[in-house]
Amino acid sequence: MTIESATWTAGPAAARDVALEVLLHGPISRSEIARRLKLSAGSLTRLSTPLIEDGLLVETGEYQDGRAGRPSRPLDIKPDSRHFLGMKLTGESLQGVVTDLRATVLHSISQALPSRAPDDVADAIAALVSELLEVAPDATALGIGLGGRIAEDGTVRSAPFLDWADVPLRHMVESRCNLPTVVQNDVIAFTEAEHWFGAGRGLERFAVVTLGAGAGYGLVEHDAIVSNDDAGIGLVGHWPLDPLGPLCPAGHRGCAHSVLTQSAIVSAVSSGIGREVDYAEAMSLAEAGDPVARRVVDDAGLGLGRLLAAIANLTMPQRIVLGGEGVQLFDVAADAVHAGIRRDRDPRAADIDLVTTPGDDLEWCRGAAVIAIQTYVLGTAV
Amino acid sequence: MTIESATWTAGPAAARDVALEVLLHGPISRSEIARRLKLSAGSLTRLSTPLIEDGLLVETGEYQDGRAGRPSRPLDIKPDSRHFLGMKLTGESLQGVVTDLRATVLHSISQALPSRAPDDVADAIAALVSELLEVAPDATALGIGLGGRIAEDGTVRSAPFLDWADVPLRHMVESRCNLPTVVQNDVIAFTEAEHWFGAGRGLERFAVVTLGAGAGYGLVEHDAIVSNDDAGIGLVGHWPLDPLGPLCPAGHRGCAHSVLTQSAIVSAVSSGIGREVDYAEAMSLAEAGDPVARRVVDDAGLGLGRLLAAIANLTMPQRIVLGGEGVQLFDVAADAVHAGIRRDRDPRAADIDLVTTPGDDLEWCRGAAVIAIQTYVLGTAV
DNA sequence: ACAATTATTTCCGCGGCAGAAGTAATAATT
DNA sequence: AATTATTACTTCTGCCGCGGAAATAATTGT
Repeated sequence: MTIESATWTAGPAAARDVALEVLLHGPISRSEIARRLKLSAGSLTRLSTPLIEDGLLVETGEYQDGRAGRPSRPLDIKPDSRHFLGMKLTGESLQGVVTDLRATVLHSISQALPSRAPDDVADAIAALVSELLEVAPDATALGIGLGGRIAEDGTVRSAPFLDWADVPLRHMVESRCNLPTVVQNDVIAFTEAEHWFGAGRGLERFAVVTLGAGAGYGLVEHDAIVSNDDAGIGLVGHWPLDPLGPLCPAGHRGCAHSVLTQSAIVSAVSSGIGREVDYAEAMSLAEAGDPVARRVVDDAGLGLGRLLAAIANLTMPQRIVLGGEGVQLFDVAADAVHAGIRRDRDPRAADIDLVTTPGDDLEWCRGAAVIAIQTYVLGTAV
Repeated sequence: MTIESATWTAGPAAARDVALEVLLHGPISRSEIARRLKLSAGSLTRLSTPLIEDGLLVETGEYQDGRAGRPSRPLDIKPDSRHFLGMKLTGESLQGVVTDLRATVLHSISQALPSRAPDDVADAIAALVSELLEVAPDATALGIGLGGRIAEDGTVRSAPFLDWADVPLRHMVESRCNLPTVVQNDVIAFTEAEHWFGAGRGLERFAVVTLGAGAGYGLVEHDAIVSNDDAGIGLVGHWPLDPLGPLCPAGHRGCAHSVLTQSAIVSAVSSGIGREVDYAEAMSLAEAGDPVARRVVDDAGLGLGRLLAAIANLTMPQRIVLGGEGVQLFDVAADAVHAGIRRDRDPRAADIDLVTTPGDDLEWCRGAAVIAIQTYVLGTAV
């Protein structure tokens, strides 16, 4: 890959490890890094000095924690020393962001997709990249996230929303933009973003469930994401949660897709009360006590709770992160969710640590940017 | 730990990695090891020579695979260069084995437990150790497996079958036997045995389901076992598989415990046909087409299939290993198992690679021995 | 002020790595 | 039957980069 040649840290491989440690756990003192990486204190001086001179790391203010001894001088990443682009590609639109090294969103643009033809999409991506490069001319790399199965080389194996099969998207974009590019499944990207810079930061085991147009699932074990060839087809999407639930388009009764997704909730509430409502209104109605909306939302919450219980039972996460545009469901149906958890979880087991993300529409772009950051920082694709 | 001091390989840490690579993947050529460990060919000569001189490794016969070039001289572990003891402790009995470095069982003894009092059990273990040491006086370490929650320091936090809480078993045994000892949960031990020397050898992701007195579950991701503080209480044991199933002692309807365990199947068949049968007979009846036994077994198979589907959906294993004394269920109810899988698994997903172990009663002892081997070889507890 | 503690820097020695060159043993090619 | 290509392994050299010791620095506690 082109992206590998530009190593972000000169010198020995251990310097890269130090920078990574600071990126992921900083601000952090040299001595603490030495302990974590099992290096001597002397090595840490040797390794960190050039990184500071290069402007990648900075010494933050002193840190006294009341203990005896010389105070440590914690190191931190200079987040704006590098910039990255992240994009979310759906069947209808394209949204892009500029982020810093810690995936903080600095700027965002969105535009409709002219068509779903691969070449048109690649052109649209290139146009958006140009716009973003005006804001951040120094951007290091671009990450693109989309729903579907992605091969290692950045080829889109299948993407139902776009009606794509075997589209060499990375190659198409790189030849148009001259910017190192990575393509990744959107849920994997989202999970990695939570892993490095979000609610999963510092955890070695956690799961992610996203609610929105579909139901997504991501898993991190031993500080690394778990995925196989099936990752990206949304395996949990058609999992039967409710034997008496509604039918999904694929013919499954009460599967996650037919119970948890925004469209499922919207259509169930709409048909129940006899007029069209959107997701936000469905949630409001449920909160206000409308019996039909309440029942639909509680059914979804119960199903979600059972899904969370299954995840907790089988993957032993330290935390489960709930994200996506439909994350509001968790707050509105919290009681039903917990009822679902109680139903399928051993009472002796520890409580599940549940955390929600804001659920805004930039989360997916941020995830894509994180894939670019990881590829740049680790010198290898995820 | 005492066990750490006796490092099995002298010299640099890389020598340990080489020996481990051979233990887990041997016979394997030097050049292949160099590729896997990202070392130069020269380093491999330097590292492997002393290991061969020490008698830990041996050159096996040449290996031509038809390719051009000089044939490789694969290295392998001398399995009988070390011996280990493994024990399985239940509420009623104690069973012990002698194994070699690859966990091949060389000898086994079993005896009834005089009482469940911790001191009596420790005495019984010490007696069995003495017997096993007559067969293998050079035994390196002892591993003990039992159902329950075990702390890192080898203290049994809780063991329902023994009615134990906070019993410092490792300390008690070491003070009696003068042999480095490790204590571990039986399902974790079984999983590690499959991981290093069984059906999970060479895989980086797989799950284990054991059937017997209880239902056990183990998970390996990224080539390492996944466990948390709840590991050992049998989290999947009370998972509701069948909303209309029988009640388990803890009051759950249709939970894994009440559907899949040997006692559940035996009692359901016995009460159904009006006479007492044992597990083997229940299976024979089902195979012979007895309607009552058939239905009980198929219900269990269906529940097992749904459990396997859930595991596959959420943990993305390359394989699921079925073990334990009740593994026969899988063969007798194979059709029902696959029906259960189809019910809860996305049809687009890849087929699950299912493998069964022999299901003999030495498997658990072998697992315990593997924990001892790992602790010795890695120089640290799992 | 002095001891104790912790963080960081400086510097030396050397273990252990990669890389190059050489040797060995095969298959494919002529 | 040579010759060439390929792969495996060994030997040797240079030197990178680590640990460890000692010095320096900056605190808290007495």
